[in-house]
Amino acid sequence: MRVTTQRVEIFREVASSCEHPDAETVYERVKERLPNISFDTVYRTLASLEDMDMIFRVDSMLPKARFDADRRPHNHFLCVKCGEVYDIFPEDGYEVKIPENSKKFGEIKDVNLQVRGICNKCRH
Amino acid sequence: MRVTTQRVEIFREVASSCEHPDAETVYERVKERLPNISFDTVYRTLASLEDMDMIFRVDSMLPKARFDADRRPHNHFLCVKCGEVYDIFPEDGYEVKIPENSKKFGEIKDVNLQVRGICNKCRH
DNA sequence: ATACTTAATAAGAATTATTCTTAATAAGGT
DNA sequence: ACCTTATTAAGAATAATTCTTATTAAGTAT
Repeated sequence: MRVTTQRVEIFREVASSCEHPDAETVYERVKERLPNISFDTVYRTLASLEDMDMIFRVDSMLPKARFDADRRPHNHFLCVKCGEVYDIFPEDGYEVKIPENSKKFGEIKDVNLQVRGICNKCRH
Repeated sequence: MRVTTQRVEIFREVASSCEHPDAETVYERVKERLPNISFDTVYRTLASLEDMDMIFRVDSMLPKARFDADRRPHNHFLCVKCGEVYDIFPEDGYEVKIPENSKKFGEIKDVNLQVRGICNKCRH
């Protein structure tokens, strides 16, 4: 895995943002520093970084994939109206409890808890 | 909301399946009974049924949306290798525990817990 | 330092899932 | 049976993402 300027910049962009940017946003921002970057490179690199567990794809139910580089355990509040994703950092000692029989389907790699609702901004 | 043949057949198709079919699968199957059904009608109707909380969209991280008409509380095991979705019906008394501070982001409508891993079939 | 090998890239075409447009159809009320 | 209007079929359009191909540059060997 070669360390290219594009990869470094794309990772830095996701890692320095707490807004769970989508591919287009990453592209627009990295383009300011690397004007020749292509859309394909952004998509390809985001996929590679995801494979390496350096970033995660946020499950947003919206057509655009969004990314998160924060590896601290946390959950997401998804606004079903505007699509905004907010980080929920659980209180100390919190742990997601999964059903006992989850493991009968296979080997568990990850658990994803998403809270959906109307965010404060959308409630006026 | 008019009760059309198409709507009835589309709902029946999702409701009678436990495989969380995608729009294309629903289209193919309903087409056997209604040969003139259009793709657009399937998409539009699935969206309407979702609005009416008669069916739900399954969060699969895959490009195709999948649907579920089972309104019993349950969770999903998603195989990250083949994309298959399995229903997890939790043992009696189980309830998803969400972080205390989830509600500070807005009004909670729904909680979604997804277990990801490699399913038994993909482990050989 | 310089050359070499090959993975990674840019550019834009292609693909996939989904949504839109428009004229025709049929549900449910009159 | 008729009328109104929501719903539909058909296919074009769009949006997000992925693929193709020739070019470039990272990391290694010289």
